[in-house]
Amino acid sequence: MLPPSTRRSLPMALLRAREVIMAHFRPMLARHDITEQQWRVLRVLAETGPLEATELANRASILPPSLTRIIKAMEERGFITRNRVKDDGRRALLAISPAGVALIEELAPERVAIYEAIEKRYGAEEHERLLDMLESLIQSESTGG
Amino acid sequence: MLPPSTRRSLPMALLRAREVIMAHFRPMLARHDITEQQWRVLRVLAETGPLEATELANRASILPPSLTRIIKAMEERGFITRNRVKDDGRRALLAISPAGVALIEELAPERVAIYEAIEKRYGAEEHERLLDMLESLIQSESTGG
DNA sequence: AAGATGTAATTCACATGTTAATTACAAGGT
DNA sequence: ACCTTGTAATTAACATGTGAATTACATCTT
Repeated sequence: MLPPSTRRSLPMALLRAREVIMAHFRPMLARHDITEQQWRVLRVLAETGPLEATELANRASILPPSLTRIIKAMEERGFITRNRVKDDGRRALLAISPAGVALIEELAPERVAIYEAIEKRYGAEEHERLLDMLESLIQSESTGG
Repeated sequence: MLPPSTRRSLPMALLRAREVIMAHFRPMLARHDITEQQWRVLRVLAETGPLEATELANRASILPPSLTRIIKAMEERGFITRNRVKDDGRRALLAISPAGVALIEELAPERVAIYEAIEKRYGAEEHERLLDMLESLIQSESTGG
C-alpha cells in the first residue's frame, strides 16, 4: 500500500469535511459571541443535565485544560453554574443556567434550517449513511485499539 | 426535523472520527518533534513541488496566520526553503528541503503500517466508501454554497 | 506621476489544542 | 496518625485556530 496522497487521506478528508460544515454554523455563533466549543458544552449540558467536568469533557470532545478555561468564561457570562459535590472536594456538578437554555432555544430555528439545507444539498439518506459509517469508524478505532 | 442530539451530529461525528484516527499518528509525530500541521505542510510540498503560501495553505487546510508561524518554524529547522518570486515582492515560493524529504522517507514505513492497521480494523472497502462520501460532502457544500 | 483599488502576507488579540507538570483531594495500607 | 497510591482538576508552556486589522506590493485609472 502506497502512502496516501494528501488528496485522499482520511485525516485530511475528515478535517475538510468538518470545515465546510462548520462554515455554515460559524456566522450564527459569531452573532451571539460564542465559540463552537462553548456551543458544544451548552448543548451537552442541555441534553444530559448536570455533569462533572470529566464526563462533560468526554461528551463534548474537549480536553480538560480547554474545558477549564471554557467553564470559567461561561460561568462569568452566566450560561452555566457549578456546584461542589458533597463528600468530594475535587468534583463539581456543572449545569446549564436559564440564560443558557434561552440561548439554545433562541438559536434552535436557525440551527434546524442549517441542517435541513445541508441535507437538501447532500441528501438525507447520504447524510444518515455517513453518520453510520463515522460511528462505525469511531467504534472500530476506539475499542479495538 | 428536530435539532440533532450531540450523539448524532455531523460536526461532532467528524471531530471524533478525526480524533480516533489521529491518535494513531500522534506518537510517531511526537517522536520526531513535529506537529500534525507541520507534517501536512511537508507532505503537500513533497507531493506538489514548490508552492506559494496561499496555495499551500489551501492544500494543507491551514489558515494563513497559522501558516506564517509554521513556515517560520520549519524554515529555522531546515525543513523548507523560501525563494522570492521575481516581479512580485509579495509572493514567495515555498519548497521542501532535502532534510524535509529525508524526514518523510524516514516516516514512510510506519505511516504505511498505521494506515494498513486502520484498514484492517475498519475494512478496506468501508475505508474507500467513507473517503468517497466525504469527498462528495465536501463537494456538495463547497460549490453549492 | 499620483491616487484608488485589489491582493498576498503578516501581525494582533484572544480562544482552543496538546502534553507535561502540579495541586487538591480521596482512599487504602501500615 | 502517617504514608503511599490513585484520581479530578487545574496550571504552565507552547502551537494552532480564528477573525480583524495592518503592511507591502501590484495594478488600474486618470
